[in-house]
Amino acid sequence: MAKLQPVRGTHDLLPEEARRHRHIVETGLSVSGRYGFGEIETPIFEFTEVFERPLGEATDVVTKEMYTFTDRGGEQLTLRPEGTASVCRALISGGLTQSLPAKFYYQGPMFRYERPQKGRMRQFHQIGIELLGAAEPQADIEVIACGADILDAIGVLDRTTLELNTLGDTESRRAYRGALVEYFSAYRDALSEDSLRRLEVNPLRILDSKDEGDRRLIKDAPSFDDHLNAASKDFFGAVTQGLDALGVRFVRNPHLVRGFDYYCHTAFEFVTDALGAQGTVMAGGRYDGLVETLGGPAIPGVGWAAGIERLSLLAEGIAEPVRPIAIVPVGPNGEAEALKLSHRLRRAGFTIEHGYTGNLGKRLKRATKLGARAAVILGEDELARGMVQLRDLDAGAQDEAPLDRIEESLARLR
RNA sequence: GCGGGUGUAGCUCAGUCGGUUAGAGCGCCAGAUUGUGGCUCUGGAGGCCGUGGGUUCGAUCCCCAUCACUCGCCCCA
Repeated sequence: MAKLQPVRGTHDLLPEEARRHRHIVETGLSVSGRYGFGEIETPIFEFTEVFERPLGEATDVVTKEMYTFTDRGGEQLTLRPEGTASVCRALISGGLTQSLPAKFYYQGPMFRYERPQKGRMRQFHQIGIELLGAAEPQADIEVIACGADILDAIGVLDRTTLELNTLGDTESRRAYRGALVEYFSAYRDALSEDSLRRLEVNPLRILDSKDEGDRRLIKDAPSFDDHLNAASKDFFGAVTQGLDALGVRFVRNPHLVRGFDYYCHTAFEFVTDALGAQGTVMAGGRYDGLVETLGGPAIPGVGWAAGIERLSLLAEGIAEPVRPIAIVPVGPNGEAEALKLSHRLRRAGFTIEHGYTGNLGKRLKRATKLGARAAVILGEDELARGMVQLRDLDAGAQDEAPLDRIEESLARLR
């Protein structure tokens, strides 16, 4: 038991959980497809620089959470900790900058060396969308609406709250950052240890502190709205109006700050209180400078990522498996016919469970356990007349039916 | 990375004030029922009591370490 365990922070997706993940991934694909997003798949590792610069040299993810290694050719590579930087790199690498706007949906594993908790793994899975090449607030609205639609389709939207904020453009953010540093620097003695560090690394983060003492200071801290320039205010106004028009409900959270350096203007999170400390289920925002940071042209972008494990924890009763039809032979002649019948029905699109051993009783028992809808029983006597027994396992009723037209009888059971 | 909690059967959990063969329910296997499931009854298999070390005549129990999970912080999906 203790001997063979998966690596800390990783886990197997056993069939039941794999089915839930697949349902989420496919729902994301089909809903985002209706918004014009097409699937993209990038490698799960990249040159380390792809993540280092865009995410921010000082962020936790870059400084201590990346799985970085040197390969046999001496290259510095990193297992992707998130998806946006890779997609932007692919946009540049693939010459897709010529056909903007570009809209991508992705899904797959991400890697961060963190201390595991419920809803927080070292290898976890995300779905995400990125809309590149549109600087208009309509893009932000569409991206958020698409996310809300996916959450709704999975059945978790009503258990989340959309929190929305603006980080303004570069000018506004620089001004606000300066004002915050000035304000909090006057209270260095009162700030928590964590926030003193934030003062150096990312002052905006102090606003989100849970420390009591910090919170008292935050109440009187300068407000972002006072430092937003006209363009930033207009942009945010357009986004909120658009969401209102679409009926996408949100609450303004002026303390919402995104983790990575590349964000600007719109920042949002769909949060829940059902998952303990890991309450963020889907998060994203606008990142106009990212593509340029990677060495490409100045292409604006907006997108989000959602944690599949967290969505799966929140979603209940999704993805019931298809109920099979059990094929149950009796006697050696039955065995031979059952093999052929299973094959024939599978090729005709039926889901077939074909037990390998046991008498009639055993096989029916197993069929019931597997949730079979019906059983086709092939007995010697009936086969001699070209017939089989078709048993409805829900109703407990049973009838004879011709073997060569059994598909018709089964179709009626659906 | 920091602080707390928990590790006993496949699952959920009892239990031993340190004492020789460690229990229950569910699940699993088999039989009652060699051509009829779900219900019921009977029987059975399955545990280095997470791992390593220490204390002790003796440790699943006490101590230390370690690993894993978990809660909060940090951070984030």
